[in-house]
Amino acid sequence: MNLETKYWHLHNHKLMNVLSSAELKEICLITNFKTAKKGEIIYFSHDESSRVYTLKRGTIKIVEIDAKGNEIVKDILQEGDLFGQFTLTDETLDEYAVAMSDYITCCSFRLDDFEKVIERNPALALRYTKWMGFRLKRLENRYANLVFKDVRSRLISFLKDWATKEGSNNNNEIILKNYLTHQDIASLICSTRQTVTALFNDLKEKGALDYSRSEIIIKNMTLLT
Amino acid sequence: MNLETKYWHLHNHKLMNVLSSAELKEICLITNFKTAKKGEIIYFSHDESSRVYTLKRGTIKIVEIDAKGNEIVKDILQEGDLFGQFTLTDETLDEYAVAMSDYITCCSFRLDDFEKVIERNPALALRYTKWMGFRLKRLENRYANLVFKDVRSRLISFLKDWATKEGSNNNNEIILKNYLTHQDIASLICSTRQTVTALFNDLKEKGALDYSRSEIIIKNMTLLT
DNA sequence: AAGTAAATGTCGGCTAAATGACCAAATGGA
DNA sequence: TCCATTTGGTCATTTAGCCGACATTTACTT
Repeated sequence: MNLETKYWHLHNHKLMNVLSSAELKEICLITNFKTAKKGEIIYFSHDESSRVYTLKRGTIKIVEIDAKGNEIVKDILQEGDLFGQFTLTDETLDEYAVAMSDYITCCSFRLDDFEKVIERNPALALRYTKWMGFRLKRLENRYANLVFKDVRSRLISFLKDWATKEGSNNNNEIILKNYLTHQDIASLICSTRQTVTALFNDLKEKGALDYSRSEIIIKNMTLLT
Repeated sequence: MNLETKYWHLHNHKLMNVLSSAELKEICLITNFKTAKKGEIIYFSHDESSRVYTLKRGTIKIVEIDAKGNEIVKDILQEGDLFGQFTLTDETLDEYAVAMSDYITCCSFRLDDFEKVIERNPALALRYTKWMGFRLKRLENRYANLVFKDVRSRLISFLKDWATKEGSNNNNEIILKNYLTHQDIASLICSTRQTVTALFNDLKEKGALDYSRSEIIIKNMTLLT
């Protein structure tokens, strides 16, 4: 298997496609692969040094656990997304990634190797910088949401976001292929399973949407309030 | 006034001190100054393009307002800190900076000019990258705090943070020069004035701290729970 | 020194939403 | 096909902490 084939996904990556083939090889040499099945925990072993990961295939969630064992889903990531430890921090949070689809593949490199490449590649640096800016922005929005809005509005803006990102339109209805349980959604919007279930049923009654375990159908955007 | 004098603070800046004098001039040419008095609102005019600011002197707070006019303090910044619009976003949040000390000075450059410099300066790029990483980390912590902890623990970890950052030690007591009102603290930890006041009095009763309007004295760290 | 504005103190009522407990339905594996 | 596990549905109870409303204290101005 030659490099170009093995690492095609780096070529297509939103961050990586500013790199020349030569530079790509450089990263490739320091690249590691990992695979995992549904439900498996993927990473954040505290012993090895900081690593950055790119998700090649599948869907994962980034989860944080507090002292009492409550979990909060920090992010849902899909093909092409980056995750991992971008800062060298001693305080190792109880944070890890869980595979949500049947088979996921990701590859990783050490943060300091990545930084070396960045240092020699300003264009990549700029891209990386912008990408971080977007992450920051998104987190800021989530934070503001949490502070300002009640659970109902959080759920609704979550659904709307989801719809614009992944919704497939079907004569006035937006269909969301659903890989999240009410529990997942709850911890994404910082609420509880029961509350989410209740809200879903309320929205269903009002004719705003319909849902099963495998999909959510938004029937009427204007009723989604 | 020559450039070297006028822009001394760029030389000392944690981000900028990797720049050569020549490169510095380049940024300087596209630099703008602003000053403001206590209480004045500094920036975020929606008409001009994205700008990055560095705070030369004083203390400011970054504030966001929601529809109902509730304000949330997103950050307290001091000399040397960077703020502004790091991403080119259309959705202009209701966000602005307010001067908290008597006289503040900051200077700014257009984001795209800044980016041009970054693109030609890998060392700066790497620094900028790391700096953003820290911002991200900090916000993540705040987010997790908000989700996991109650108001009391949020206040306490806020005080502890503050103490390690700015506390001056005085025979077993840590003194914090206080420029924040209970209202400010409340909106920093996402609570209300009344609750913060009540908690402060409770901590005072327990002998953990003492306070006036101008300072907070942490008398016993172990009682701060 | 007096007057005013801003910051703190205190309290009871109120409510969104968490919690816990239990049951029903769906899913998937053997 | 059956059984076990996961997911969803519902309700009664509890609670943290928000929200006025008002009194008191501190700081600033003239």
